[in-house]
Amino acid sequence: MKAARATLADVARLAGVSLGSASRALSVPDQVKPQTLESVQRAVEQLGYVRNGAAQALASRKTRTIAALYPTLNNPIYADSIQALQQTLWAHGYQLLIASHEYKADREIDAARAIVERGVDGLILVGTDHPPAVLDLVHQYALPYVLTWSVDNTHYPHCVGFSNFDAAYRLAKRVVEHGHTDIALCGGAMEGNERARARVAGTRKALAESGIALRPEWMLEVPFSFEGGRHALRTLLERGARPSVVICGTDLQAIGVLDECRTQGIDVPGQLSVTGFDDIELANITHPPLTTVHVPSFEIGARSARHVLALVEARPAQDEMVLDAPVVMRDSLGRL
Amino acid sequence: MKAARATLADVARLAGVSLGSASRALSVPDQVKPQTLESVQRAVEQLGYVRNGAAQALASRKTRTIAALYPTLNNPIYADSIQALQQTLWAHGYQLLIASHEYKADREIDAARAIVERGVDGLILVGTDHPPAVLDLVHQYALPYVLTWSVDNTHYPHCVGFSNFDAAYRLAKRVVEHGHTDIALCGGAMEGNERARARVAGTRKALAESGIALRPEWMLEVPFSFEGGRHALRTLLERGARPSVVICGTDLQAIGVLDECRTQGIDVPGQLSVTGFDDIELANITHPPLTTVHVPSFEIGARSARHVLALVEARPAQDEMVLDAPVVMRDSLGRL
DNA sequence: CTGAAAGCGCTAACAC
DNA sequence: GTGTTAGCGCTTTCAG
Repeated sequence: MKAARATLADVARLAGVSLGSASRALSVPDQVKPQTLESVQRAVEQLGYVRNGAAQALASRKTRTIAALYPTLNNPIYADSIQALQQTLWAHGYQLLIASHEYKADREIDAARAIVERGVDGLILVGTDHPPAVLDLVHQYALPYVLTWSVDNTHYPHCVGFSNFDAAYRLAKRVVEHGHTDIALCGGAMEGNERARARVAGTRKALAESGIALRPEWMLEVPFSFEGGRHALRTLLERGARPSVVICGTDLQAIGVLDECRTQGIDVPGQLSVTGFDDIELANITHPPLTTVHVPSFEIGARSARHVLALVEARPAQDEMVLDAPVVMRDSLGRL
Repeated sequence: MKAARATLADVARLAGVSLGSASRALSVPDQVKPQTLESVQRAVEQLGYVRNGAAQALASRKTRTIAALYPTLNNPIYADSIQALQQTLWAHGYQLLIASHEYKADREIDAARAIVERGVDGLILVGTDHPPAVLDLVHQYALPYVLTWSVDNTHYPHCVGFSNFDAAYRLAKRVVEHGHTDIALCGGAMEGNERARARVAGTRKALAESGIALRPEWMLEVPFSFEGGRHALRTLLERGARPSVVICGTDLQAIGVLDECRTQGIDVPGQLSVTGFDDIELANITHPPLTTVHVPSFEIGARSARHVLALVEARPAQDEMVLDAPVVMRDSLGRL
C-alpha cells in the first residue's frame, strides 16, 4: 500500500530475470520460458505492479487509445454510438479518449490538437465536413482516422455510415405519397454539418420531383433538441404558417414539435403530420409514434471502432461500411 | 506534410536556443525572455510542432487526463453528466478518458486496472459501492478520485451527489399523502449499487412510518430501461397484482411502465399512478408528465470535474458537494 | 534567464 | 530464450 509505484525493473529483480525478459513476459508471453513467465507473474502479483503507460507509449510509439470527437455527448443518438464504440474498443484492449466540439469549428480544431498531443493511435470523427485545420493536422501526423455517420459529400475511403441524402429523399417521398403539399422543414444549423445539408437536399429533391417547392419562410433552423422543435412550431404558427406536415431533421426536434402540438391542442396527425430522423428509442413511445428514418447508431459505433482498429493495426477491414437507414412508418404521418 | 513528427529538439535547433529553453517557452512562458519566447513560437509554427504527450507524461508524471468510469454511457442521466464533465475538464485543459462497466464487478476491476495503467491524473467513479479491488488499486497508486451521485453509505470525504435515501423517502411520503397503500416497486439490481438500495430503503422507511409494508412479490428487479419498466408491469399484472401505484427506481423504467399502461389500456393516474426518479428531460413530456425526483446530473458532472481537479492540483475545493434532489410533482401521481 | 545533462520507465534491437 | 544496451521526447535540476 505504499504510494511508490513499482517499476518493471523491480519486477525483474524480484523475479531474478533481466529487464528484457520481464518486459517480454508481459507483452509476448509465448516468447518466454514457462518458468520465467511464472516467476515474473508472481513478482507482478506480489508488487501489485501496473505498467506505466506513458513509458510504454514513449518506447513503443503506441498508446492503445483511440480518440473520438463528437458534436455533443448527450444527444441519445451519439450516446448510443459512444456506448457501442467504447464496448468494442474495450473488447480489443483499447481505451477511449473522448471530446466534443458543440458544433463549433474552433472548438473542433482545438480538440483535434489536444488529441494529437495526447498521442492516440487512431481517431473517429462524426461527419465528413471538417475544418481544413483538423484534417491537415491529422494528415501531417499520419493519424489513422475514420469518418462516421455520413457517406455524403466525400471521397475519403474510410467512412462508416449511410447516405443522409438518400434517406431524407425516401422519407420525403413517403410524405408526398400521403398527399402533403404544404410542407414545413425544421432543421438545424448546416454549417460544418453535411448531414443536415444532405437531409434538406434529399428532401428538396423528392419534393421537387412532385413539383413542390419549399417556401423559405417555412424552413427553420433551430437547435437539435426538444426545445428547438417546440420553438420551431411556435415560430411557424406566429408567422401564420399552416403547413400540413413538419419534416424534422432529427427525432429530438420532432418530439419537441409533437410536445408543442399537445400544448397548443393541435391533433397529430389529424391536423398536422410530423416526421423525424434518427429513430431513437423514444420515437416509438411518443403520441403518436413517430414516422422517422432508422439510423443504426450502435452499429455505426461498433463498426467504426473495428474499422479504425483495422487501420491502426494495418489489417484488412472486414465490415461493410455503408449501412441501411430505412424509413420507419408510424402514426405521426397518418395513414394512407 | 511529412509523417515524421518534429521534436522539441528540432524546435530548439531552429529557434537557436537550448532544449531546456524551448521546453520552458512552452510550459512556463513567463520564465523566458520575450525574444526567446518569440523565436520558439515561430519555430513551433513553422514545423507544425505538437508536443509528444507520452514523453511529457513520462518526464513530468502528469498526463492532464482524467478518467471516468460509468455504469453505462447511454443512459441519459449519465450522458448528461458526462457531457458536463467533459466540458468542465476541457475548460481546465484536461482530457477525458472514459470507460463503462455495465454494472459488472469484474468489468469494473479490469477497467480500473486499464485506467491506472494509462496513468491518468485523477478518477471519477459513480456511486459509493465498489469492489475492494478497485479501491485498493486506486489507493495503492494514490490516485486522487471522487465518488459521484451518491452520498449514501460512505465516509469517503470526496463525494459529489445527494442522498438517494432521503430523496426516495420524500417521494414516498408524497405517494402516501396521495392515499396509496397498495404499492408496487419497480427497481433494478442492487448488488454493487448503493443508489438502488438506498432508494428502496428510503421508500420502505416512509411507508413503514404509515404502517404500510411492501409485499415481496410486488417488488421487481428489472433492467434500467424502458423495456425493464414494461416488463415489470406485465409481470405484476400476470401475477394478479393490482397496485394503485408503481414507484420506479428510475425514469426510464417509469416511462416503460407508462408505455405499457397505454398498451394495456390502463389509465394513468386514474387507474394506476406511477413515479420515477432522475427527472430526465423526457419526464416532462410523457403522458401524463411524470412525478419524479430531480437529479442534477449536469451539476454533478461539472462539480465532480472541478473537485477532482482540485484534488489533483492540491488546491482547496470550492463547491458544495451535497446537492439538492427535490421531488417534482407532476400528473402521473394524480392530484390531491 | 539559459544551457547542459540526468533521468522518467519501458521497448526493441542486438549479441549471446 | 535471455541479458545488455541504446534510445523514445520531454522535464527538471543544477550551474552559470
